[in-house]
Amino acid sequence: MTNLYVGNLPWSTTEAQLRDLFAEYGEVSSAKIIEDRETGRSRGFGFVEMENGADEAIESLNGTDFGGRNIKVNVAKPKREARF
DNA sequence: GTTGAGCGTT
Repeated sequence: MTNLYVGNLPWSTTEAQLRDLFAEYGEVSSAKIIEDRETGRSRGFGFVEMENGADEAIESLNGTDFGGRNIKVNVAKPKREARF
């Protein structure tokens, strides 16, 4: 399983769109759109967990037009756990 | 009725 970071997304992008977008290159385990915790508004980026084909998805989707924006796809860093 | 670099609060 590979965690993917997806940035430069339109503010109207949903998790279903991300999952469907990456599902054509591999098996998407989960997709999540990150939004501001305080305001609740979309931050414009998200994360996608893929079982396989993550590299193809990166090579194919990184820098491509999505919803009118050039999205950025890369391997995500480890998510930080709960703050002390 | 907003904003634009970038890495997520189960």
